[in-house]
Amino acid sequence: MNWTDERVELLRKLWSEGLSASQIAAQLGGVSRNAVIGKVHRLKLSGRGRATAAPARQKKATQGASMQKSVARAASATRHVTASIGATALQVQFDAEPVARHYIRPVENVVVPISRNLQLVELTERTCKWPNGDPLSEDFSFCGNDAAETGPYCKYHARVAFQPAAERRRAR
DNA sequence: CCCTGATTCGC
DNA sequence: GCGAATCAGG
Repeated sequence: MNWTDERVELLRKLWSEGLSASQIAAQLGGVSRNAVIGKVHRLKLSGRGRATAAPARQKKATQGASMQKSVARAASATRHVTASIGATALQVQFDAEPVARHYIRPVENVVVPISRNLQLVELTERTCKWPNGDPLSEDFSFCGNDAAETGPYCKYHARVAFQPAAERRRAR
């Protein structure tokens, strides 16, 4: 995948909207979050809301300890203003929806707790992929609860999806 | 352990 | 320029 003008533009847009690098990578497709971050840096559009501060990096014991000094110098020259002003305003977004809503309708006789209501691009290998709502609707989402050791669904939805043969027979 | 962004460096 | 590997932090 190469960075076409459209893709770069979309990257700029999503980044400015406060989406995380991995989310942007998911929407762009064909690139890793690292690729997105790398591109963001090359475009010099880092530092938008404070997600992780940028203290003096240092790392690896690689060669050339030369520039380490300049870093140290810059750090001591200090200018700890660390602006954290307009940053917080951007950090809102879809994360804060009132999931509180009434309960999930009783599916069979299995009780399912509150879902995280994730969007498709937010799913990972360990999020429950149980669909909630109408796929044709804008607010369609997936359960999203932890589904680590229980396959594609969280342990609750797994019980609904994978009923033991015996239980299914009895229910019928 | 999950995630975040930041940085380095071989390609 | 690109992005995986790595680092630091939440």
